[in-house]
Amino acid sequence: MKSDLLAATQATAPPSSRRALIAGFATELFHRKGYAATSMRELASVSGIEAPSLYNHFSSKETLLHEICFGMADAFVSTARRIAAMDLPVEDRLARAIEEHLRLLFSDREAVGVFVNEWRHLSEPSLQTFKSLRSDYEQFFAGLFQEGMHKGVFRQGDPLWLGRQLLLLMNGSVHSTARPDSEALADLGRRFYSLWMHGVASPTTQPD
Amino acid sequence: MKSDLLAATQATAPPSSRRALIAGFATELFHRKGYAATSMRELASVSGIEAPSLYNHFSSKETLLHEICFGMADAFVSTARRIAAMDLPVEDRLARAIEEHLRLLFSDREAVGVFVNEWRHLSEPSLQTFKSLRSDYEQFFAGLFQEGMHKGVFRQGDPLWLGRQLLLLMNGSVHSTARPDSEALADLGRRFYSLWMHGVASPTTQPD
DNA sequence: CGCGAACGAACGATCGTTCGTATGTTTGGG
DNA sequence: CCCAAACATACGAACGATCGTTCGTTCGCG
Repeated sequence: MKSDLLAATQATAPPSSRRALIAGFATELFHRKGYAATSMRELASVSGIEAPSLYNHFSSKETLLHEICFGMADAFVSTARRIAAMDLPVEDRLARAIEEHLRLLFSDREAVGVFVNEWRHLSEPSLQTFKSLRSDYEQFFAGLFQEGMHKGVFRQGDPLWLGRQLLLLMNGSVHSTARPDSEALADLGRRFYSLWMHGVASPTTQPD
Repeated sequence: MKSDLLAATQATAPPSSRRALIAGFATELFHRKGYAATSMRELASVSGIEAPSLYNHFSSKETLLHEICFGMADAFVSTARRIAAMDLPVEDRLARAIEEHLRLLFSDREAVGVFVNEWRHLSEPSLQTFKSLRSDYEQFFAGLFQEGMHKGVFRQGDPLWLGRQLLLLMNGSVHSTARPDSEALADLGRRFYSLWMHGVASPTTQPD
């Protein structure tokens, strides 16, 4: 009845599927307000829809979170696998890993925010799977550091600790860095690489 | 009635006030499950109390969050002020700032977790005040970097960006580092300082 | 004609919070 | 020194709001 107009104008309008649009709105809300503080009715409202209609596209609220978190996680680990298979010096693979991580990070900052901060609201068994993927990715960076230490390119240290710290640093940089174009992004990657490799001390300063 | 026994055993028992105990439980819950996902009934349950009784100690749920967040924030900025007033070379003040920040960080990891992740659930005007305190603290670190650059101790760069990155790194390290005793903590401080000053590259490696 | 997608109504659960009340403790005046 | 009034703190009941979700239905499109 009263929905005739909406159905006529909206149900056919979006060339990009409504499902994908809703996922995008959910990403924005989960990022800005947090998963627990976002209601399905609010998501429905910004989607231009009523709450029950959401369930024609997603079977539950958690399904939305699941798709966002695992979408990012899969992207990260597949990138890691690609780089690990490259025939490059270890420090170049590190530089490449930083650059690609940053590229993914800034390709969808909101999804990354959800990926980083809201994954804990997943329930089992997804939660275990997610943690496992995360661990794989950390191990990839740890492996780079370990190899570099072995070859004398890096100082000795705890490779897993270093890997986690580097990821922490890059992930957090999403909040404190303006959206870069592709050139600025490559530059940001070099900044990170340089900071990580040589620190902030002036080159004339003697290491301890 | 049925509360005779409880009142006799508990109301007089705690030398540490029940109010402080509740704040501690709230810190643990807000840290582990998030502010929005923690209910007053659950907090009451772990406090050994019924939900309405919480309101004899705190006037609202947000009051709890407020006390936790501003308790940490005040500790951080007062420490910063103390260090800024010291008559030390800038790189030593940086080392000291790192050490003191880590000390505070590990003095109450759960409160820090809330401070870092849950502050956005504060409502105005507390939210503005909180952000302002946070900004002061970031500016303190930025000032150290700026001064160091000016004196030629540090490489050139964006001081505010560097300050935020360093804070990010240390705050995140709470999750990925085992609880250190006071000796291990000083050591962790040196690790951070060294990583930040000289990076991971082997000393024989040439900077770009 | 059937199917995907929208709707309004409504479910039971849980949310933060308020209220009136009971009870133990503290305290001050006779 | 004792008793009563005031206070602090606990309780059960319950409020209105909102939560995620289900249901039966409608309706346009292929």
